[in-house]
Amino acid sequence: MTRPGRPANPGGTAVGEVPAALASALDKIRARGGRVTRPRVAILEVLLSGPHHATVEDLEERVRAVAPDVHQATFYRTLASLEELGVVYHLHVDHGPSVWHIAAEEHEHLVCQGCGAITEVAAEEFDALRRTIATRYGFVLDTHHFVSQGLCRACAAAKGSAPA
Amino acid sequence: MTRPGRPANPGGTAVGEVPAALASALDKIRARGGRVTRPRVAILEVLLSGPHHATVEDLEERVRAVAPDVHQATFYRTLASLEELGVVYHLHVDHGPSVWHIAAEEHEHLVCQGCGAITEVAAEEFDALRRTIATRYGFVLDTHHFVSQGLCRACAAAKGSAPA
DNA sequence: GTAATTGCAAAGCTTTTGCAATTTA
DNA sequence: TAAATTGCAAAAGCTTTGCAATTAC
Repeated sequence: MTRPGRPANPGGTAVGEVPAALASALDKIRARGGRVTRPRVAILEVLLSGPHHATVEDLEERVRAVAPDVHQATFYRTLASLEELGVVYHLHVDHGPSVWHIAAEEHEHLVCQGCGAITEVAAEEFDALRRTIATRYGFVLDTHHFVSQGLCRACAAAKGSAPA
Repeated sequence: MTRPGRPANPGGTAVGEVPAALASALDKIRARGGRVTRPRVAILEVLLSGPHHATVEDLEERVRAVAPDVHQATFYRTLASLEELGVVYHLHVDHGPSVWHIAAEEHEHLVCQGCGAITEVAAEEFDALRRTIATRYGFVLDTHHFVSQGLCRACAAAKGSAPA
């Protein structure tokens, strides 16, 4: 799931065209009395600019290109803090490490067990299921932690189990 | 097909009224050239007789009551083998250890993030979703690894987010 | 007898934690 | 300045692996 290198970022600290989303995230941090630090900004910039999903290992690689001295433990603690603030969240994908994600668009994740690809689908696709489960079992499905495993189109074809 | 017989319990070691399911599982093992060993039988008996879901830690406790010298590593290796044979399978529940399960009835799992309770729901509840996802995204959802997190009725009530 | 399986010990990988030093507000 | 955050090191939790001894077939 680690992607091949994207071009190193030129000018110093800024990662790229990181939109108002960054400002918004930083505001959230400050709003709860949190502090805006270099590691936090760097992590958010990376999460906002590159591939949407990243493990701590991915983040270490990408963040250190900009802030080389951020310690591994800081990733874990920072991400935990940012998750409490609703700025990021994580998914558990099979046996692997947690996958981190900016909390922005509402979507669900389909994780291919063949190739590891993550397909994002609109949250509404799950609405009917959510309603059914709530009605019949009184169980409130948690959208954010929803990870569905299976096989993507290509891998399904390769394994002979055609999609529908 | 499977007759709910009540086979008399022969030996002294058996854990309870473990039905034909055990024989069937053992047959599967032999059919692929696997060997029926004491640890394997003990693990299957426990999985068939008690609570449906068990971590390796749970299994250690329950199996050792019958076979005290089964090593921890054996649980991991045995379960992996049995999974390959389609006799058991495992789920990943949040941060915790894998949860093991006999591969029998077709159902999905709703894991409560509040209290950890696992609610089993009929696999058919997910059929509509499965079809939708297959049709629109070409993604084949894997029933067995389907774990949905959220809040059970009690925990949802406690947190004020009423179920539908 | 032969290959599969086990027990044991050690290591692996991801994540967490204690504490002192640093930094933000 | 006071509290939050970080770096560093060490450890914890779950799982895997190498190897020799055992066991099923």
